[in-house]
This record gives sequence, C-alpha cells and structure tokens, in this order.
Amino acid sequence: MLTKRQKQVLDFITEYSRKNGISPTIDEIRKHFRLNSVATIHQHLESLRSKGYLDRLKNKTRSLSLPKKRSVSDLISKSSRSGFALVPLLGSANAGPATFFAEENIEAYQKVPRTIVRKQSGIFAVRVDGDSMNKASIDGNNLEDGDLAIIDSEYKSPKSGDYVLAVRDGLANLKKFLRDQKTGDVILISESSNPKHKPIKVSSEDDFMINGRIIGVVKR
Amino acid sequence: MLTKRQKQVLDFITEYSRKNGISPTIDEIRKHFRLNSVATIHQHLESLRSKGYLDRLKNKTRSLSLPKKRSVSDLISKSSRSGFALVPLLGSANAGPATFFAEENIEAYQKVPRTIVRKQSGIFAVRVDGDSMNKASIDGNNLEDGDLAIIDSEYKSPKSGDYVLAVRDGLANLKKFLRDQKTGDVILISESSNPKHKPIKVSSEDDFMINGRIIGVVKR
DNA sequence: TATACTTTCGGTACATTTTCGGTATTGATG
DNA sequence: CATCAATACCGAAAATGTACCGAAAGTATA
Repeated sequence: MLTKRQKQVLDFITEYSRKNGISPTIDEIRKHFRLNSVATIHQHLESLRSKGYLDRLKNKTRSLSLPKKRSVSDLISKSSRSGFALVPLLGSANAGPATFFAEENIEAYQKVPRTIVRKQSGIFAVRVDGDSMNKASIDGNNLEDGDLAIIDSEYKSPKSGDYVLAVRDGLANLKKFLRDQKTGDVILISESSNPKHKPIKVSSEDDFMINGRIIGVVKR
Repeated sequence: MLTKRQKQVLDFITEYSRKNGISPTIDEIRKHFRLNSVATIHQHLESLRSKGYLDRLKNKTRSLSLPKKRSVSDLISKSSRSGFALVPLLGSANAGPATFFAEENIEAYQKVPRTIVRKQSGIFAVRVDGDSMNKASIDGNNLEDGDLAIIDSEYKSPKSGDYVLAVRDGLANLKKFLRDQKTGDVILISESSNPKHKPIKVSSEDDFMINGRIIGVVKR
C-alpha cells in the first residue's frame, strides 16, 4: 500500500501529533527528513491523502489528521446521545486508601442511565466491596457486594441521613451520615445485616472528609 | 485542528480555570503572552469558538468555558496514549442469550493494558459468570467468577486448544475449543474444579458459532 | 457615571501551503 | 537493452493564512 518513504512520513506525523497535541507544518516535516524543498513533503502528503491514510484541509497550517478509527469514539458519542452517561469507575470502596481519585486509577467508564446521573461532571462510580451497607436503600436498591455506587463528588456538605463516601484516615468507606443535634458530632453508620459493623463517631482530630454523596446504584 | 498559538491559548485558559475556578479576562491572557493588543487574543478566542474548542458568552467577562464534549474523547485519546485501550464490556458470558453483541448492551468501557490488547478494533470484554472455567489458564491467570475475559472477535477460526467464546443455541459460553483429529467434530471443554461441567460435543445440526478467542483476563 | 471589559475595524509583516517545471533513480517489461 | 512508469527529489514564485497592532466604539455593572 504505502511506499517506504510515505510510511516514514506518516509515522513522523503520528508521533509528532501524539507528542505535541497538534500536527507538524510541512516545513517541520521537511527539516526532520533533512530535505531541501517543502514541495517534496507536499507530494508525500498528497499521496497519503489520496490513499486514505491522512486527512487534511487546503491551505490550512497544521491541519493534518489521522482518519478516525470508527470503533470506540463512535460508540462513545452515541451512548451519550442516547440517555446514558459514561462515568469513571475508580475501584472499590471499603477497600484501599482514598488516593484513588487519580486518572490512573480509572478502571473503566461505566454506562449509567441519565435517570440517575443528571449532571455533566463531578460524577464517578465505586465498586461496593463487602456487606457493610447491604441494608441501605437508595431509590429502592440496596448496596450489595459487587454493585456500583454512583457518587456525586460535588456534594460535600451532607445532611443527616445522606449516604456518603467518607474518607477516614486515608480509607474510603460507604456510610450513612448522621450529625448529632446537640454536640454536632459526626457519626457514620453501617446499615448491614452483619452486626459486626459498629457506628463510628468521628472525632475532630481525625483526618476526615466527605468525598461525595451516593446518588444511585447500578446492580451487578 | 488548532494552530500552535491557538493551542497555547486554549491550554492557558484550561490551566487558569482549573487553578482559579474562574476563567481569565482577555487582558489577563494578553499579559500572559506579553502581547500589546487584546484584539489579538480576541481573534484567537473567536477561532477557538468557531472550531468548537471553547464556549463563551457575548460581552460577558470571564465567560469562557470548555465544552463538555471534549472530556470523554480526551480521556479516550489519553488512555490510548498511556498504554491502555478502552474496550466495551458486553455483559456476562455463561449467562444470557448471545444477543448481547449490540450497542445497547454495552455496560461500560473497560481500561485494558496494551500488553493484552494490541489491536485497534474487534476487541470486547465479557464478565465471567460462575466457576465453569476456573481451572483454565490464560497468560497465567485463571478465569474466576467476576473476572473479565477479553475477546478478539475477529478471530473466528480457532485451533484445537484455544479458549473461545462460543455461542450454542443462542447461549454464550467461555470454553476450551477442541477438534477431533479423525472425525473433525468440535468439542467444547469446561476447565473447572467443579465436576458437574461435562464436555459438550457439537453436532452439525446445532446452531453453533465461535464469537472470538479469549486473549486475556482482567482480574476483579 | 465611571470603569473595566469586550468587540470591531483597517492594516502590516511574516509563515505556510500550493503550484510549476524540471532532474535523478529504480525496477519492471517488451 | 531500451523504455516506461513510479517514486523521490529540487528551487522559486504565487497564493493564502496566521499573528499581530493601535485606536475607537460598544456593553456590563458596581
């Protein structure tokens, strides 16, 4: 299909674009190959275009682009049009340290009905791990092992009775949030069939923070 | 596609907004680039807007905002740049009817290391349901309940010994594929610690089809 | 209304792409 | 072997696009 030189040029454009976020100018390509005329590169680009390996606009600088790969990005845009949102799944709650709010820790992008997720941003999902909340009810669903809890991370000042993702001493947990009327103390409840999960009273010295509210459940 | 300068301006706006929670004024952008006329910046903003990289309100101070669209496709391209692919997760194998190869049934987009997925297309994931393959070993991993099997759907002519996603009478199953040397018959094996799973001999009348080969496992 | 911003206008300099006519090299083919 | 076709390359000029300017006019808002 492609000649050796054409492939070299295409590879260079691909690499350059990946590194810099924008495509090179013809002259930059010329320099890279230590040629003397931009006309040469221009010809290669024209060949690549006619063979379908490259898209470009007339007379526009840095307008080279690789033809779309049909598959994934197509599906993505379709899903967001059709009543679903894609929210990042950030591992398990009730499990590891709460350092997981980093991009590297996105396991997957979960399709969630728009009936649950109405906002555009600030939403993520965590996997429910264990039985500590299996009697909690969110929109009629309880939170069982393996389910996904959908979290609104922009809701950080919970009211008594809210279900939240709480981080205490670096550990993330799904809990019911209660505030003692008199003392103002925060109490975290496990709503579980398993009596070993006791309420936790948060003292002011604790390294404590609410990471968001549970706004829905996706059953496994 | 953006020009170099346009990209610089967009990057500055993105950073500034992230840091300050509010977008910059045109004059602040001008200062940052040490230019002498706000008209220049104004032009860049107009270009960015017309290319869909920026939303803004007329005559409103600090009304620049990044369109929501960009986030997902950004993540996609980022994830593919950083050693991962996003593959659609199409429900459970060993479970329902094999009608799930439809777009509506995508549950999520799973991040999978490029060490497993080397191709651009034709890859999807299914959830392993049950213990029927828990003694199978794929790259040293066995297939336990809740794991994800990564399938290459463009590999439809398996060799004896391959692990495959097979569909028989409308039911999808993960199996080991064997072909009888003499008769040419196809036999599907469950590699399980549970002896109740018996080998299945496929007769030519069966509605039978190989949907792809298991190329990897993502442990849960 | 004062002032802080945004928008519009006309114009310059420079950067980049496109076009044109032409040479050199290679490999296949009658 | 001569020839043809395809590829790779060149230099220079023409055409187009991009980045920038200063000044003035228009809008939002305290």
